[in-house]
Parts: sequence; C-alpha cells; structure tokens
Amino acid sequence: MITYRFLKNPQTISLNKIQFFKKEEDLVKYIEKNNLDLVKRTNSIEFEIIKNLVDLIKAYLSGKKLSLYQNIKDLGIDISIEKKFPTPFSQKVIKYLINNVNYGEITTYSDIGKKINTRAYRAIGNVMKNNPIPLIIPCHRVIRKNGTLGGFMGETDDNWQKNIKLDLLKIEGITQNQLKTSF
DNA sequence: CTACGCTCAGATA
DNA sequence: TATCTGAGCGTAG
Repeated sequence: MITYRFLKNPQTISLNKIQFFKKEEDLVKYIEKNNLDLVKRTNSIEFEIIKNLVDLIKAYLSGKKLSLYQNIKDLGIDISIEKKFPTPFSQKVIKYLINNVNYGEITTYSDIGKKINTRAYRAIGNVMKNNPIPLIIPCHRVIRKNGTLGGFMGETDDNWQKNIKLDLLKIEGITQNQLKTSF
C-alpha cells in the first residue's frame, strides 16, 4: 500500500509511506484504523501522477532495470528525504545508499560504515528499519557482511518480510551464490 | 541516562 | 557448521 498527500501548489503528490501486508485482512484493518480515504479520483492531475507512479513500480517489479528513486523524482513527486531522515547520521547513510548503490548491486552494513567512517553497524540497520519508502530507497540492497540477508522492514527472523527482500534481490538479478545461504 | 537494534568478530563445541 | 558473547554506536524515550 502507498499512502500520500496531494499538494496544491504546485500540484503534485508527497509520498508518505510504502507498506507491505502479510494478509489482506491486515491491510483492511490498517485502512480502518487510520481512517484512510480510498476514493478514486479519475480525470485529475492527482490521478495521473499516481498512475505514473504505480506504472513505474509495476515495471520495476516485473524486471525493468530502472532507478525508482530517480524516476520518481523526475515525475515531480515529493519524497522529502530530510523529513523522513531528520538526523545527520541517518541522512549520511541514506544519501550514501541512494548515490552509490545502484540497481542490481548489493552492499553490506559494514561497507556503508566504512564509507561514512563509523563502526555503528547496528545503527545503520536502525536507519534502514525506519525507511518508510522501501523499494524507492533501496535498503533491500544492504545485506550482512557474512553474506546472509539481514533484516527487512523491522524483522530479523525468518518470515515473509525477509522473503520480500530476497524476492527484490532476485528481481534485480542477484544470484543465490552472491548470498551465503538460501536466506 | 537507559534500553534497544535490519551488526560484527571472536570464541567455543 | 551453528550458536553464544561482548563491543560498538546512533536514536528514542
């Protein structure tokens, strides 16, 4: 699910979150709890932008080699990195990730630490954990130094969320032998 | 200040 | 190999 706000001046959308749900039931609950407005707005600028965004994500998921981050910026969609990552440390991590880890590449928490000159590997993981827009900010491309996957969307145990991380890497052409185990 | 975490290297069996 | 332990450090409360 993608949540956003529609901005009036200039007319564009501000991306809020991208979330995954294990069951449809969980999605419905989330919508009710947060009182989300699901009305379709055809024939509007808003609809056009959203359609472009969804088309982009679908293209990416079907294997088209494109930088979601760059393409989405080109659509004029507001991502507000600085608001989503308010601290200097988290901005360093995310900016490194965006600017240096391209489609089909993987890196490790340890590598990022070396590049930004810190040993706070777990803290780097915590930044990723707080990434509200996975896929677009490609934290799925960051794995552990020993070749195992590491966590994804707040989870470190073997579960559906790590499978999503693995699926995304497979889509980008990462092969099993670039990872240590089947996980 | 305390507690926690998408980590890591080293030790142990 | 698998599991445990402490170091390490940014962040939220």
